[in-house]
Amino acid sequence: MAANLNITYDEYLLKFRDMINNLGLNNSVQKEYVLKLLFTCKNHLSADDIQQRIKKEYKVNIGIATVYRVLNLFEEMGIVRTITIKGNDSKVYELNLKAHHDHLICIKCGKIVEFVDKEIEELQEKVADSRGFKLQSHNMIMYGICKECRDGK
Amino acid sequence: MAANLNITYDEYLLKFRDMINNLGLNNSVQKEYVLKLLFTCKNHLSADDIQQRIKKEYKVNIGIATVYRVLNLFEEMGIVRTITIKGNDSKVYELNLKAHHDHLICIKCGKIVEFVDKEIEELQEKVADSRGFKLQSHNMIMYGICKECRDGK
DNA sequence: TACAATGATGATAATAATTATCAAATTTAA
DNA sequence: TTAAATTTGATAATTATTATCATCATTGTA
Repeated sequence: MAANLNITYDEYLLKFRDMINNLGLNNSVQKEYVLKLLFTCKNHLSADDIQQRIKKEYKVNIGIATVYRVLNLFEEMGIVRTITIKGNDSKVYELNLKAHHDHLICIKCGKIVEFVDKEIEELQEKVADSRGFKLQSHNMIMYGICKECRDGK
Repeated sequence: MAANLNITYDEYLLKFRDMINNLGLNNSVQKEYVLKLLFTCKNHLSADDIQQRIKKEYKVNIGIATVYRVLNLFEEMGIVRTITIKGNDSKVYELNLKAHHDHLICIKCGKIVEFVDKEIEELQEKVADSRGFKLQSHNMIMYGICKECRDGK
């Protein structure tokens, strides 16, 4: 997992509250639970995962509609990103706090490796430019078979 | 749109029938309609698009379940690929017959530009290798704003 | 501190994409 | 041509996500 940029949850939380204020929105415990879970959790989580984990780990109930609402808000705020993994039928979410990265997924065991490749990023910019596009974001998922699976377990 | 590899539909159809035979499956007019539409059509199509276009252009009815069945089969056979475009809620399909390519999408007008960049492909291979993965496929979508949209139309 | 106004939540209904079911039609092989 | 196996289409079921709306929480103000 790409390391979180050096920031503690408490520091991040303060920044988050600022953002919410500046947007003229009300904060809520629900928003902060989702934030905390995403900050803490190592996995890529679906909305459903998030609802269940909050129930389990924080012993509080959170409606599924709220989970979606908060995630969509976070996405608009730019603090979460989503990826759609081939074969899965729900989107998974992760905090964008982590440095930007792409994903390499094992089609046998589902393992997800995150990576960034500077050269690729530069080339992407170049490709977009040459087609007249101002690049804004990208989504790159590579699928393959990891060493463990190739070695038969 | 990336040019089709130099092959006519009739030639491709023969190859297709062979594949179906070798898999021990029965061919059907429905499968061939989907194949023909995908071969002919320039756009990326959803299952729904495909059902409607077949109705309109070939004047035949095809059940939506069959469309999905055929598309899933084609995907397993490796002759179609799907992409999930951010913001859309249905997958879109395209024939894999065309040379491999990735997508650059305008987030304003939805325009899709296809491209391949040899250098990026090589680097992807390298990245996967270095993480112990045997690369099998990838999915790269870049989002940006095209020249026309930036120039205010 | 109490209150009114506004915003957020949660239960649930509504949508929409996709898959499962199964009887009827089609295809294949002999 | 016929029996066996496969495929199709209508439709029901499932699943992810969004919309609705009454209730609860938060904020700013008197």
